[in-house]
Amino acid sequence: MQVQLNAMQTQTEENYLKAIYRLGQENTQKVTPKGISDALGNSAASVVDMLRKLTEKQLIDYDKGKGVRLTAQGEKNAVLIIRRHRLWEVFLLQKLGYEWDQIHVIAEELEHIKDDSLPDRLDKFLGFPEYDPHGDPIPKANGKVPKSYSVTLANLKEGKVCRVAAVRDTSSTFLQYLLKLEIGIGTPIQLIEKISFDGSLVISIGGKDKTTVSQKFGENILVDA
Amino acid sequence: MQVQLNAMQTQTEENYLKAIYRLGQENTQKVTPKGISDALGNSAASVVDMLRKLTEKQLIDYDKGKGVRLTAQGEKNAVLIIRRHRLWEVFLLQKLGYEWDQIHVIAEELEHIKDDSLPDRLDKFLGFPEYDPHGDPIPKANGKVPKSYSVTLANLKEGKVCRVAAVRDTSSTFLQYLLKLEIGIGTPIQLIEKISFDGSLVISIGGKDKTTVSQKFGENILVDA
DNA sequence: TCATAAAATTAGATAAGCCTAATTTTATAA
DNA sequence: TTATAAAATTAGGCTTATCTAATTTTATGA
Repeated sequence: MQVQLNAMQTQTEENYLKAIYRLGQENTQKVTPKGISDALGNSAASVVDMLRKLTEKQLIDYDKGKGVRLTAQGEKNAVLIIRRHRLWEVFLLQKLGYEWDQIHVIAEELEHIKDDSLPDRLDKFLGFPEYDPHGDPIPKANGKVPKSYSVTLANLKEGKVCRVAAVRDTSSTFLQYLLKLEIGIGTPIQLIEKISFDGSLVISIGGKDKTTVSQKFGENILVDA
Repeated sequence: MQVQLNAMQTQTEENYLKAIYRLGQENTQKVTPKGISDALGNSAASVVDMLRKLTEKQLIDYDKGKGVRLTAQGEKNAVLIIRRHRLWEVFLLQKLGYEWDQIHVIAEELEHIKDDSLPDRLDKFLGFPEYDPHGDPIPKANGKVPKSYSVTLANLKEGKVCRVAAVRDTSSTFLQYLLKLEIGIGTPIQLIEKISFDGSLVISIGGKDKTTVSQKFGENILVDA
């Protein structure tokens, strides 16, 4: 049995690659089966199966010392999936008029559409957007990923003013909460006080009255500071 | 075990529904497992499995006398899949600049994207098109299907002039042949002569020199006569 | 360092969608 | 009307992606 290096990935394989890429980016911890299992909501047994498969396809390397790592090919593939996802999100919001909190789920399906020229055509049609509606940078066709924002609202010092640049959590629960608070990409926020007891943040949104949000909330807002 | 009347269909189920709908439209014969098997390229055994499943879901009725028939619900679902397919085809051609012969395959994937409001949003975004790029009518949101063209080039009497209104075959082989002959939707064609030996057609395309095409070709061109 | 908890892995099942091969049913034509 | 061909069905398997339950390995903390 030969190894099919360039074999097309299934949707499921793509979802695993994407998850591994995200986990590798977002924390400094190594990526473990448990982490993937939690991220995807699959059993650990399923994850182990898939890791074996992706290893055979040479899309990941896995040794317990370093955890799960994407190979060069695996990373390239993951980035292009994310490119497709983010381009479709722009399309859904800008062209079809969906709300912020609705687009993620639909883009999860659209990102798997298989056609070589589709992402580039869509990119052109959309006017080569730099960021998706959640503020995440859209990888280029060549696989280059523009730097994303990394300073969170919770990182700021008291008194600082900033603008919302991106959000980490893209769940509709979180995004609907933001809508309610009238926070979007570009909204100015002042961090008035950090409550040392639990990390809660007292903020002023767009110059309006004080609001208190949780530390978890603050860690999911990326700012341009 | 209860029957899940409104259970979401899988992509595969959707493809069967679509095939059964098409076969039911295009010929006066009853729809048989063999016909479906040929249409989809699956084994007869697989077809029988799926027919059982679709019957359980009350999307089809099957008795050997009448062949396979869509139930009211099955037909409604089939029509809405076709609506999605044709809307995406318009999008791919008009907005993303794909060629005539490339869009069908991609739309086969896009048609399965599951979001209730997507077809209507897309419809609106595209300006409520009446026909897809192959000249097929786009079913309305309420499930009404505008009447499609039914007179073929091969049906015409010698000497008649018509315009191409739609094509039956949407394979890229056929569409590329049309491109080569410079035939598109709206192209005027005169039927000069029918060769009685084999049904070949001598035609003039857009007023130009005579060309001879096969009967099969003529049966795949629908005209506005 | 050693007991226990957590994580990883293996073993064995399941469901969907497909297959081939065998069998049964239905058509067709001599 | 009966032999044969075609179509339909059944039986049994395969693959992918999932699961639970059992086992093994690795960490962790007393």
